[in-house]
Amino acid sequence: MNIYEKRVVIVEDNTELSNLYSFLINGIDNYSVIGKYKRCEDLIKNINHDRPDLILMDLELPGMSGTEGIRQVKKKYPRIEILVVTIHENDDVIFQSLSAGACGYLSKTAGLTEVERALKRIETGGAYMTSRIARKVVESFQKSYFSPLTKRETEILSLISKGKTYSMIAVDLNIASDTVKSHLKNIYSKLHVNSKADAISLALKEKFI
Amino acid sequence: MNIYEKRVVIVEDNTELSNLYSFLINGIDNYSVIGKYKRCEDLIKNINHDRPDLILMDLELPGMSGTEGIRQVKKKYPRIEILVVTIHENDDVIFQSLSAGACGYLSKTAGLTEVERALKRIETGGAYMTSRIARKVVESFQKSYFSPLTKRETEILSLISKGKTYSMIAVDLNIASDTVKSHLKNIYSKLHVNSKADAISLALKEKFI
DNA sequence: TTTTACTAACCCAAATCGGGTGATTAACGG
DNA sequence: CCGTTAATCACCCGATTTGGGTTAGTAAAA
Repeated sequence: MNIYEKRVVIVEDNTELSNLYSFLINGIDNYSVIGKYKRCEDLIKNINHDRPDLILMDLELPGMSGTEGIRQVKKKYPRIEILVVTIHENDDVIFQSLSAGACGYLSKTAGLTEVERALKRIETGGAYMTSRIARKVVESFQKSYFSPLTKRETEILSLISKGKTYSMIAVDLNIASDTVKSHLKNIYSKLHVNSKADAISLALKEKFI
Repeated sequence: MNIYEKRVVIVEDNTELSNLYSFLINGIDNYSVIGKYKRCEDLIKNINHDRPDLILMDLELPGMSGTEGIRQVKKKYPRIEILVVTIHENDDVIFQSLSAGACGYLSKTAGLTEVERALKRIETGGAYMTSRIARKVVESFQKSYFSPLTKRETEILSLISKGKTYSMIAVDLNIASDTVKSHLKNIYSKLHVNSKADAISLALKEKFI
């Protein structure tokens, strides 16, 4: 193993899968598996010794959750790349692991070609995910096309969600603060709520803002 | 052209590029370019007649901005897919167009293979983007690894950003509202701000929450 | 053992918020 | 041409929230 080789650590509680990934990755040019663990705790315990460049991480693990593991690793070693392997395409899990610091999402059924492609993409500063996952990620940005709120109301609620007061918003939008209040009353009425907090959480849930 | 063919409309002010895309797309199985426009306004004017399944949209256009065009099209016709073509890999523009409703991002230098791959991905319910763009999108989810805020402070500021009052947060976290206030004071001090609004906007900008 | 994180209490004055009522203007659609 | 919606603004009221100050106990981590 030369010093330019990428050091890979696998965290996977299923021995067969772990061996399969190990076999696949060792077969790829310039990549070497230098550690295999069944738990995040063990990964973290040995991470200073292993000094991995990339971690292949299963999310369904006993003990510490995969996302918590990602968070802890990235907090201490931001430059280590983490590729998640999972059977789930559950939205919450995806966003949690991405926001925790993963830079890719691999299906457990991935073969050599896909693993190789993922590694190369990550190596060149990209992110890897299937186009189905990419679609989910993209959709998470998209606003609802059926908001009951007008443009101005959306604008104002959005500013409210940034913690601004009526008078601050009035200054921002060059209108009277009574006008802001008036919009808020309409917003509350349309959303059937009667407080900032309820309006914001409903609007966020329904992607009105 | 049979009825199963995907109807494509191109919005691109550069005639040469427009013709190139047209040529490429007409060469792909089951895709036909049925309209070419130089401005979003013209696209929208003829959209009822064209009934496109997919719009290839340049973002740098005279008149109405590309993102505004996407927004208007998706509001009236949510099922029309929109693939953005651009020279910019500017973060703001990417997120604006994705949040406006685009489902893919194509470089202006894309050749036949890439265009074909993008169309197929979109057809099967996926999203298409280069892995560099994907990386930017993924990074937009990630929190800062160097937040000055503690776990509790982050939690509280995040609830503040959802419009909750001290007393609501106190109930949520099972602590006294004076404790919430106490955390807020520490947050303000750490972030060198003295209001909710400033704390939230700084924390959002720096991805502390 | 010193620091940090989290917890909590008390005081105070200013600002904010939610609700009510009512009004004007412009624009869009049938 | 008339009704509706969107956006604007005003004034009243009382309760709540907020930001700032100060102090302090406990537990965990460095």
